[in-house]
Amino acid sequence: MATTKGEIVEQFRCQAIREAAMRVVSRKGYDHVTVQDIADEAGIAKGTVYLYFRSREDVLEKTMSISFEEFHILIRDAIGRGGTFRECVEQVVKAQLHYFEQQQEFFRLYLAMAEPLGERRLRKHASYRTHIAQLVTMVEAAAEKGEVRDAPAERIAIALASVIRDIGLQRMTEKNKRPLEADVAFVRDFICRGIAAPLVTPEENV
Amino acid sequence: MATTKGEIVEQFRCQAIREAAMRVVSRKGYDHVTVQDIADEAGIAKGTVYLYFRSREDVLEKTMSISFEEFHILIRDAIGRGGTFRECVEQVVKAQLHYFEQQQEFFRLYLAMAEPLGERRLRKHASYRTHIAQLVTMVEAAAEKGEVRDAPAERIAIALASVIRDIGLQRMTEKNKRPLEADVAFVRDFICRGIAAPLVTPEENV
Amino acid sequence: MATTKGEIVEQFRCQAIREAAMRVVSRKGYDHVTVQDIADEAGIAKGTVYLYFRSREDVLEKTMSISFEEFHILIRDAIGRGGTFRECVEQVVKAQLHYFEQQQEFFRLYLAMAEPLGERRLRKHASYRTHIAQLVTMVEAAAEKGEVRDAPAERIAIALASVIRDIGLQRMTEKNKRPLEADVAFVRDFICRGIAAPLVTPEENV
Amino acid sequence: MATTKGEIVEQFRCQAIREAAMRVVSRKGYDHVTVQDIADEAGIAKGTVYLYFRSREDVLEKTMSISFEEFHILIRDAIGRGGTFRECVEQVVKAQLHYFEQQQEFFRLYLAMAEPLGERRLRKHASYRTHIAQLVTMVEAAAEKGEVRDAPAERIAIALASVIRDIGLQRMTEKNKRPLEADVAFVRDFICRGIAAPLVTPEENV
DNA sequence: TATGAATGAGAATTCATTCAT
DNA sequence: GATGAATGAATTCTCATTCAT
Repeated sequence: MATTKGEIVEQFRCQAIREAAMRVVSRKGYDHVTVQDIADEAGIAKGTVYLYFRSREDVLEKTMSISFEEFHILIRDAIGRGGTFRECVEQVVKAQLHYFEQQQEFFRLYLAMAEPLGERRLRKHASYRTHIAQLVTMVEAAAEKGEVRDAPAERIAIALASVIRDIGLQRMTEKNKRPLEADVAFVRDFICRGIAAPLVTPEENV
Repeated sequence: MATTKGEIVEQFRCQAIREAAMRVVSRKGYDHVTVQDIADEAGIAKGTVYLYFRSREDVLEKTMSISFEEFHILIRDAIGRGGTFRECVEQVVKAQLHYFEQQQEFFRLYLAMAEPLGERRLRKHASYRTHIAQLVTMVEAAAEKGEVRDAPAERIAIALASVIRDIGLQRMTEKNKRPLEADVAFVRDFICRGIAAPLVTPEENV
Repeated sequence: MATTKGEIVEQFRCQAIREAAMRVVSRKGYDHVTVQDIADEAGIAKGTVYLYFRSREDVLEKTMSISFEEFHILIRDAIGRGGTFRECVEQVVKAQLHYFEQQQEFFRLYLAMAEPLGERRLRKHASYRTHIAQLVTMVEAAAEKGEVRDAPAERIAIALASVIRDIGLQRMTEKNKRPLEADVAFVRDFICRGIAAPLVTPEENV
Repeated sequence: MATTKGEIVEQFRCQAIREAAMRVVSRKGYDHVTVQDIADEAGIAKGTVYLYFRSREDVLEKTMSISFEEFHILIRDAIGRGGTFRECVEQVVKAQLHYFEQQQEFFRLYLAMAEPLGERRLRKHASYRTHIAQLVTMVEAAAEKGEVRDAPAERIAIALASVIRDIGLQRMTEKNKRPLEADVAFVRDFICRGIAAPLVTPEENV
């Protein structure tokens, strides 16, 4: 609408800086990234960063929230693909572990997000809560269909997210990686056999 | 025995500094703690810190490893109390969530441990790995008794630790806390129904 | 040629900082100069020093070696002007005492060079050794021509340098300075009558 | 007279501390010696140093001046032994080089003394001037006897001291030391052939 | 707009000096 | 007297932020 050419250029710049920020955060860690690092990675001057962002914190904050948007869409799609709760969980787990594998930078950002310390937490929490909210929605939908045993949906969502994250982290640290499918199946089963609705025989969970 | 009065005082001071460090780490995060913070919190001068520790890193490292030792003993005892795997898990979950509740500072330290970036990770990893190793032992013992379904013990341990941690974190952020027992039961069931050996009916999981 | 404007400015800044460093070293002594001192003297901020030099040591090291380069050229030229050994010595003595007079800061730096303690010595030694080496060359050339009596050239060079230095130092501390020529003659004669080849009568030494 | 037992003990302590200071100064250099170093070397507590000296500077200052007293006596005796100027010079050179060899700690102190920088210079100068004054006396005595050619006695004394010092320093840095006698002869000849009264033939200087 | 030089607040560490025991 | 723990000023170096070009 009112998008002038200047604004488009501005958006483009912002994105380039955020992408650079994501890469350096993933390499050096949130706390150890300097504005110079970001500028170098983006191929611009340090001062230029301040034309598009108010401060170092502003860059990192926006980098994280915008990166998370893409992630949220991915998860929303995985959930939206439908199927049984078990299939749904599998899709979510697979989408996440795969995305983590592909976008290690983002994964490190995601991990940093979970850090609950200091004021930083406040900033990060919004995106993280959104992520949990998505999972809560999924759990509640399954609960309505009787596919999930009775337990607070948020607790389940948190447990789910936490297992995926830490298995993802473990995968990242391993040299000889297990096949992605093996871990997807492990996480899916770990989650489902615990929170699935009552079963007559466990065999039907294959 | 051979402990002179001076050594006792020294131990006492060290402990006071470590406790102060734990509090400030829990408030500001590992990376943002300054030596001045620690000194202020301990009610001593900055230079005094250096009478008892070689460097800022030394304080933080020792703070973490000694706190973890206490924690490891707690978990070892919970595991050692025996019983079925289910009972064992319950004891571990209860011990952890209770300890986290009591020692919120330690809990934040424990959380910081999972941060995967930078060299810090290497330092922290030792304690974290020890913790995981304890859980692996527990899982393997249960596996031998056929109480755990077939899956890599380390994956199970990681999943277990991750769920306990994040539920603990969630509890910490909630204003109106749920009863500890409710969350202990939730986590226990979340874990056991997933990794327990095949069951005929879910009712027996009461 | 390929010197960009930025490089010229950089060179200029570096030189200004080195000159400031030289002045403060001459006032406070090598070990007592702080980065703040240098910055204040140069009329810049402390942090600016670090834009042009890696560390405090880097500033001081470069200050000394570059100052010495100029000095070495001066001495080389004095030696190269040729003539008898006696004339040659006179030229060297005169060049040094004059330079010391003009560049008191450098002279103090030169004096600091002789300090024989600690690791600093290693750093300084290179320039000092070069200076001695120049004199050795001069002495050896004269020795070949039979103008110098038989003695280790290095010993002679050291003795020569040491007399020039300390007479220069003495001149610096005196309020009513003797004429430069008087001291040049004194040093020249002190040196030559001792190491010159045998003379029949001293009168020929006018 | 009024020397109480307490005062004797005090003198003893002071001396022990000064001796310790001399050793550490010789190892680490004047500027790098800490009060703790001195206390450790003396086998006493840091605070004890302050019972006998006002400050770190006070220790070092007194250490230097008292060490010099011994040195002054040595030189006075060498001069007092009489003989021709040439013999006298030889005795002084020999005494100094020998003493430097034996008391490397003192030698390093002596070297530090010549450092002309900063306020430290003021403190050190007194002892150094005394040393020069001794040599001036010697030169003047010889001048009266016509053994020295016409030149300012102080200039001669300075030149003399400087050559001895730097040859001593050179000896200290050499691995395979030349015989002491060789350097004594070199310095003696370097000095005498230059400042000796007119000679008919140089051969008589053997 | 873009730059990057300059700034200076802040962090870790050392050490002379004090003072309670 | 003797001790050595405690102090905090001083020092080096880093980096977010500003601003003249």
